[in-house]
Amino acid sequence: MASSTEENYLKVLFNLTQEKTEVPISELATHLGVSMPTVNSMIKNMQKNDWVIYEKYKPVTLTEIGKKTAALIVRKHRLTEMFLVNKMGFGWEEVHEIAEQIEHIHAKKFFERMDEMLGFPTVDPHGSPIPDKQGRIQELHYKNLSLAQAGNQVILSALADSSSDFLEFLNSRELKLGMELKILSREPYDSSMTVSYGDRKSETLSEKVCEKLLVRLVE
Amino acid sequence: MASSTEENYLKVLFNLTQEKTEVPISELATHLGVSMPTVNSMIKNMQKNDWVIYEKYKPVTLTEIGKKTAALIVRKHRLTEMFLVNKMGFGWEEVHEIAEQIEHIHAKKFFERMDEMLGFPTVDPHGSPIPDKQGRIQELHYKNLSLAQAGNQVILSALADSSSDFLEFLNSRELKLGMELKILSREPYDSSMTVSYGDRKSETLSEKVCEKLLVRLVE
DNA sequence: GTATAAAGTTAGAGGAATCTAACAAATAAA
DNA sequence: TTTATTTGTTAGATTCCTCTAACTTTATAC
Repeated sequence: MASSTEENYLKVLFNLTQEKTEVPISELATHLGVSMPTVNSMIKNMQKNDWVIYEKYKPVTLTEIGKKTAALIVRKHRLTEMFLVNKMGFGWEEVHEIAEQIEHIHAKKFFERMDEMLGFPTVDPHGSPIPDKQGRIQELHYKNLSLAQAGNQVILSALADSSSDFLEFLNSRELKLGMELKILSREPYDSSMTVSYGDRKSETLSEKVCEKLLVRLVE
Repeated sequence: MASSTEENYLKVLFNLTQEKTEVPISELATHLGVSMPTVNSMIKNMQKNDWVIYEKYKPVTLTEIGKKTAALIVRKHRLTEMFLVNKMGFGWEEVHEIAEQIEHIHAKKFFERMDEMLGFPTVDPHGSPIPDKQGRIQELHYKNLSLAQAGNQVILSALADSSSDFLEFLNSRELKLGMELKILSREPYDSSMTVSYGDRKSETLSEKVCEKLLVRLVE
């Protein structure tokens, strides 16, 4: 069984391999906040446990077992976030840190009970998919808000950034998942967008913000 | 700040010093499931951190700081047990293992929210007192059922043993905290007691069981 | 009150996870 | 294509928590 440390390595690998499949040692080091030699030696151990594929000077890949193990940790993390928000009244900007710790609890029953109480949710409070008990993750094909056209109606469905800074920004604009946004215009110069939603008639969102908002089009 | 390991040492010391104030190394070793040399060296470290008082060949005592630190860990443990039972529907026999892990979470907010949701409880599901935020613990002066007299009416208020074996035994007899028991008789030969409670007209409880049941007399 | 047993200590070692310093390989720039 | 930069590796050390083996002190029994 993976130690807490190994679980963190697996989780970071899982998150980074959602885009590309291979992850360089340096990237792991920065995301984990440890030195490259530390990652190097840790990855060698994890290779022995058949969690990763690794060759000298090459980037790291997860094995199938590694992927599943990682997905089950992410499952615990996201279920926990959902529980903290929906059952304990935390804000979506507060739950990441707490879930980082609870995800390492070894008590199946605990997470199964959460799952049940939540009605078997498929996404977390930031719209990220919750892997199922087999570690399978459904691909959500949302679109970047920055790619939408003036005149489109979209539903804010997920976030590409769950940092508390960004979440607090969204709070300040009363932006929540599930909201319908109307794209009023798009400024060609800086790619900012002016949108309306809820009670807000006209809000301008920078390109940086739009790129972090994942939406689906309303037909 | 205490590591998880140190937290476990503190917690065991706290529990063992509820009876007597001094704890021999050997006792710590058995309760923690580690060897005596391990305890010996760990206790030396903890002494440096001013959590325990220790002299060669002498038993260990908690300092005031140690007591408070320990009480706050016990607080997290007992709040968690209460949460698991009252808010998540677990049985009182299932919660100890889970709480053993959750007690090491460093997220004040998380436990404060539990406390709030539970309405600031003062005892856990086994009747043990929950230390307050300052680490103060109220002395509950319950009596051992084995000391009660035939004819007494008592309220089952706490348990001197929270092992799952014992809890499952109590489940099988439908014994729950808060129940009123009538002591019908006491067998002088083996100190067993015959009692009635709830729908049960006559149940015989061995001395061993009676010693683990803490009650208060109904005036 | 000595002898035996139990409890406690010291010494030395090992695994996990981390670091820094020094070196090697791969990649990018000139 | 040689040079410089970035990335990755090796070696060696450190801290935390643990062990076993050997020894010492304290407590118990006769």
